[in-house]
Amino acid sequence: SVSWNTMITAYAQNGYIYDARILFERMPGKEVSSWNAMLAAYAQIFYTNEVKDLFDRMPHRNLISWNTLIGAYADRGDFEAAKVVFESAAVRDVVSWTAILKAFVHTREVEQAKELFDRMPEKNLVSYTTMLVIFAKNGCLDRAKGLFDRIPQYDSISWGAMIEAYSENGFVTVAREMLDRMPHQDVLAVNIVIAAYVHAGHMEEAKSLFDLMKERDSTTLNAMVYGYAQLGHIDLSRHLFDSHPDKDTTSWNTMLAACCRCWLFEEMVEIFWRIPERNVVSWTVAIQSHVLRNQLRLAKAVFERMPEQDVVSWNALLHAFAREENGNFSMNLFREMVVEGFKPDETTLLGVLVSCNHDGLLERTKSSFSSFRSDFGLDCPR
RNA sequence: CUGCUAGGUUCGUCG
Repeated sequence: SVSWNTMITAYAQNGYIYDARILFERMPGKEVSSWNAMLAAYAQIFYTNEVKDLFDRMPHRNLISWNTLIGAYADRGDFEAAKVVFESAAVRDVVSWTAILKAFVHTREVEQAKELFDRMPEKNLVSYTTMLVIFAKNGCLDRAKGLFDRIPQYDSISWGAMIEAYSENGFVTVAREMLDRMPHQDVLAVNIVIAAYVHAGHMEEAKSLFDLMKERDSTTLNAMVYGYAQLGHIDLSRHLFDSHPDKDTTSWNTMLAACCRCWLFEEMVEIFWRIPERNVVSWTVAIQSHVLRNQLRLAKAVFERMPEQDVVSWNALLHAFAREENGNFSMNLFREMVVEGFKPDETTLLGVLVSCNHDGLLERTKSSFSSFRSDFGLDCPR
């Protein structure tokens, strides 16, 4: 039974969710942990509905089952749903509390998060780090630092989170200092600082740190590829990309987007079809390449051809038409999207409003506002 | 009695 569970997890972690499910179905004498493994497999790829369905069908549940469901909702920022589960859970522990806290990383409600954090009956390094990240991602660098200073014993994740906190709030030098003072540097921590340099456009710094690394991974390479392209040095991007031993889909997508940014559309076509496993991001970059050239019909054609869409690809198309004074078309897209079961976000909302606005449909804009609020819990975008 | 659940980095839309 243990080995069956391990197999399910292994399949899922390598992207074979379907095989994991088949294994699960054929498995004799499923235990709670087997169900949990399958729940976790779906949660990992954000198949929230499948998690919920499976959870409801479980003959028995334990703490881990409940926590997995809470985490699944929290992962998509659905605090309300997570809360309902949390409150109806028969048992809770520090993992349940931390899982629900994570919902606020997405909702950006810092004060609510802090309130929850303070109410936690028990805290550990993970919950501290989660709260630290929420602070950092919402511009509260000093509060993040304050929390960090109260941590008795660091590990590389909490230390790395603080490095990232400085990075994303513009203090790259401090981030670098923290990296140099780090007890046990790992690749991931170095990647954080590389990304910070890249973001700031400081490719010389990024490169010298890159050269110092004795161990690199795909993320390291991808960040560098992105950085060079950002400065228009597509040749350097390409050179690094070609030297990359094990490209994953993200590497290919990075190179694809790099060409897109530099308006190298012929190269894009070549790269696109060479990608071993295209995903929704690859397709959305392809859409964007047409949007940039104002080829809206082609953009739409690509959209219809892609195997599966997500909110971002819908938004890409919707915004393209919204800008082109196609208010009604955007509205139809929006309705279609909802019918298809996708949850609009604030980017969607902005697109619809933009199109209504310059179509002179001000009344419709206003009524849209209130319906967005009530139907989707969305407020006016920032 | 290291099977299943919570924390840090890279790619696409809007910013």
